[in-house]
Amino acid sequence: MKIASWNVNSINARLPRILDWFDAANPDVCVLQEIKCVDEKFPVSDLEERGYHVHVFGEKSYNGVALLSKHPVEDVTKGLPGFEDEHSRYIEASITPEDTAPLRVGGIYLPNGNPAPGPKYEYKMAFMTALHKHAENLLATEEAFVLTGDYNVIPQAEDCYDPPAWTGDALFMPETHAKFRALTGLGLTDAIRQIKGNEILYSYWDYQKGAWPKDHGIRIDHLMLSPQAADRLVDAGIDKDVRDPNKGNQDVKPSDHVPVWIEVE
DNA sequence: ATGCCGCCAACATGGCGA
Repeated sequence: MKIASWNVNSINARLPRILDWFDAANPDVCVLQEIKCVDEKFPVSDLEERGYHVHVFGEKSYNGVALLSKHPVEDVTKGLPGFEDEHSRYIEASITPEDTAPLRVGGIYLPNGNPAPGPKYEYKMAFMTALHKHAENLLATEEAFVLTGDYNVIPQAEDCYDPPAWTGDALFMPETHAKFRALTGLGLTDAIRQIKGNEILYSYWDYQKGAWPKDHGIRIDHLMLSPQAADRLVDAGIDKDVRDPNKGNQDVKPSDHVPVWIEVE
C-alpha cells in the first residue's frame, strides 16, 4: 500500500499536473496540503473518477488539506485534536483495506512560523506541542499510523543546501529542531531517512533565486511512522522530477513542493 | 536589496502569506 503526501500550492491552479501525477504514481492514499480553496471548489469528481474517496478540510484562499483513499475510510477527523485553530491544517482518518492491515493516516500542514521570534512562531510552537501530545495519544492505541505532510521543518543540516543561510529561520531554529526531535524521541521513524540513509534529498525548492536549476532545496515534507507502521515499511521516496517546470504539463506551473511517499505492507 | 507564485477584491494592482 502506497501512502503519499504533497503540498500542491493551490489544487485548482495546477490541476492538470496533479492529475498526471496521480495517474502515474497511483497512490492508494494521499494527503494534500495548501489546496487553497473551500470544500465546494475542490475538484472532487476528477479524483472520484480515479477511484478515490475524497475528504476535504478546506479554507478560503489559504491553507486547506485533503485526504484521498482508494480503500474504505473510517473515523475522519478534521483539525488537530486538542488544538484550537482558525486554519485548516490537519486531517486524519483510518484506512481499512480489505487485503492489508489498517493504517491511521494524519495529514499535516504545519505553520511556517516566520518571522521568528514573534506570534507566528509561537503559533508554530503551539501546533508542534499539540502534535506531540496527539502522537502520544495515538501511540497509546498501539495502532499503526503515519503522520505525514508539510512539517515546515528542516530536521538537520544535511536536509538543506546551505545551513548558514537558514540560521534564524523558523524552519531551522533550535526550538524547531527540538520539537521535531521530540517526535523521534517518542519512537516515530522518519521514513525517508530510514530507507535512504544519508542521501541528500529535498522536497521543496523556492520559486526564487533559481533554486531549482541550482538544486538549492530543503527537505521539509516528512512521513513519520509509528513503530507498528515502521515494521511494515518496505520503501520510501521523493518524486523530484515533478518540480521541473519543463517536464510534464507545461500549461501550468509546478508546485514548489514535490510528493513524498512510502510503501507499507 | 531583490529575484516567485497564488489568492482576493475588483479592474489595476497591491496586500497577504509563504
